Amino acid sequence: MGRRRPDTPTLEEVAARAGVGRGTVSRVVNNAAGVRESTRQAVQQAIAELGYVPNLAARTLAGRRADAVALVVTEPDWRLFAEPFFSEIVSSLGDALADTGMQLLLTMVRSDTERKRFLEYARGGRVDGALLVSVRADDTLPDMLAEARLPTVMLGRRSGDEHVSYVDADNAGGARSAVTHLLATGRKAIATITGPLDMYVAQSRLRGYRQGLAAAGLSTDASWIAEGDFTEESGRHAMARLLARHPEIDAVLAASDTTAAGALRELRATGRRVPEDVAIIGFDDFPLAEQTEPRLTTVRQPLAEIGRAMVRLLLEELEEPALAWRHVILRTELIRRDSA
Amino acid sequence: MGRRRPDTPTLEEVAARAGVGRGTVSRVVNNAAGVRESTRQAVQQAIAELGYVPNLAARTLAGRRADAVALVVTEPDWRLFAEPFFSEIVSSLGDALADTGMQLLLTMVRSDTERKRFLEYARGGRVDGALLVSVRADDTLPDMLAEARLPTVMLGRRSGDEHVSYVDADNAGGARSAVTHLLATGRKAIATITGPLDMYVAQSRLRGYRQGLAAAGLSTDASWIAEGDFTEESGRHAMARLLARHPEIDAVLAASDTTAAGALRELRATGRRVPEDVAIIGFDDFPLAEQTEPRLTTVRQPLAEIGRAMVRLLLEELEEPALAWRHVILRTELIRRDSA
DNA sequence: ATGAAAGCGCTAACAA
DNA sequence: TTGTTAGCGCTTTCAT
Repeated sequence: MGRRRPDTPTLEEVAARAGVGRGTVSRVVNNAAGVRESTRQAVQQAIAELGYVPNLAARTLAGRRADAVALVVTEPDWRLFAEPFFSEIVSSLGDALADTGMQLLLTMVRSDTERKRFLEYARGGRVDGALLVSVRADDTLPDMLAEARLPTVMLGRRSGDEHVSYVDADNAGGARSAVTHLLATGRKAIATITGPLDMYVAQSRLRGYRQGLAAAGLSTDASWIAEGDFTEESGRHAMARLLARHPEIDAVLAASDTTAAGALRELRATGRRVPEDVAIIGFDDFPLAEQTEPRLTTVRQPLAEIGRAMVRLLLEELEEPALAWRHVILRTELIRRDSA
Repeated sequence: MGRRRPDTPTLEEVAARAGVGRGTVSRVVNNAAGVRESTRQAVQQAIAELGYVPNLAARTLAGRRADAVALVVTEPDWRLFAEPFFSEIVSSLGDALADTGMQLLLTMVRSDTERKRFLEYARGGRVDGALLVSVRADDTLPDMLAEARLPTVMLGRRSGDEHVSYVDADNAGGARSAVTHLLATGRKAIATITGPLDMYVAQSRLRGYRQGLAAAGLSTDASWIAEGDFTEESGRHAMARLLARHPEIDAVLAASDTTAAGALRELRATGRRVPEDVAIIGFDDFPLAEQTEPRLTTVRQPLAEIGRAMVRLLLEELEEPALAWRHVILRTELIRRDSA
């Protein structure tokens, strides 16, 4: 099997050529202070002449960081990765990491084999930290990474008492404000289509819906709630169920933008006018993506902000020993693109 | 900045605890032959008790491989990554790599900074090889990697005389067979919508279209050719242009499935019946994805096969010094899902 | 400001 | 079969 990297010049050879010691070359390479300008020049020339490239394994071994962080997508159905939501997040993490000098390594964990392989990789010290997205409620990967003392930050939490560090949007607050907005504009019969209720994010949004109604002194009836799974298909079906139960519905809070699109389609198919008859609000996961449906009022989650916050948290954990978990909840924003 | 991995037990400590030499522990960890069963047991127990995890940097430095390969997406507009085509390819590469024990690291190269960072990473020896997708014709990254003697395999080629190793589909052959099929079923006025003609893949498909016509003794007129960019939007516009020039069109060869969908939509919008009036054939880049449009005859590219071939090539280059470039052209398949 | 030297944790070649 | 040893290429004190 094995294969060795060919004829790569080493730091020592550079030192010899430049007529200096290894330490000096090291200082120049890492542009540390305390090197006379003329010396630096000489070393840099030697580096250029030899085409020297530092060996990262040696550097890591010698005690410094791996200068890389892993973005782990624990999604068994990798096709779901082909959603604007993901590319948006990946992109924003890349931006946020851009000037830290770290490599962003995207790794997919679809199976137990891959999970094991990644754990070895991470515990083996090849990354300085891990960013996790799409973590399921029963996934223990975050705990294992945390136990290995690897700085770890999740997008979203697995439950109400999550301990591992995470960044989340204020889902309950967003849903609450959406309902409040709907009530303020005169809507009276507000239903909701949730995400899969074994996911904390879906539970939170449902809770916000309930809070919004409760704040107006309204009671919550289970018949106004239909569970979906974030897909458009499920949005249509859920909408159909709700209409069958309550033809008088005049507003719907959907679990996501995609779900909202499904609901909207179903409404139109049944002859309702949107948003005149029925107002729809969904969570906008991918603000930059084009919409096939006309924009309605939306609870916007600041994805770019989320990416930035995740990186910030990770860097913090990198600096100081992780004495505590850090959590950041980002405010959502109600965007009116259309009179609802 | 710096941060050290805490209290990680080393191979030496394991050896001490198991009462054996370091070499023996190394053999057990890499399950090499030549270790008495009882010894192996003892070592493994010590490993378990100490929670030992091998330091990958040290392993790499000591001469073995990095046990990781990079999948590089050189796509400035990262949103394009949110296409079934990509997730399909990534997934298939992951599968193909599954039992090699290597980590697949997805890295995005959107800017010069990222390109530079990745180059350092790769030349630094942190990956054993690189797989490149969506490489533009004028991108020199493949050459730089090759010069660094890093095994490199591309999906597709940049030009007709590509030298760096690649795996490609037989685009010309596929287009040719599509045209031949159309002619055989009685179509006479066959137009084509191409991809961006500064991409070799688009050129190849156009060439195949011409060859198919030429084989039947038909001449090719530029007015039957409209350039698109693989998107649905461009498919619609191109179709509109073609219809304006040649209302008698009875068949279209589109550059991709997405383009075909656009053309189809435009045709329907203008009242044509598809596929009765007009037959459409596109290249199917993502056979598993759901289609919004009813399936028509398609030139199918075996994406899973392409992934497997890329990994195979990479492994070959890993084994032996790369004395030569290796190229694999995979046959496409004409799939009739609907009478055209 | 700079050189010398001591590891970092592992693999592999060589003894025993 | 197993222990010992010599590096892999770099960072980082510690002298100078």
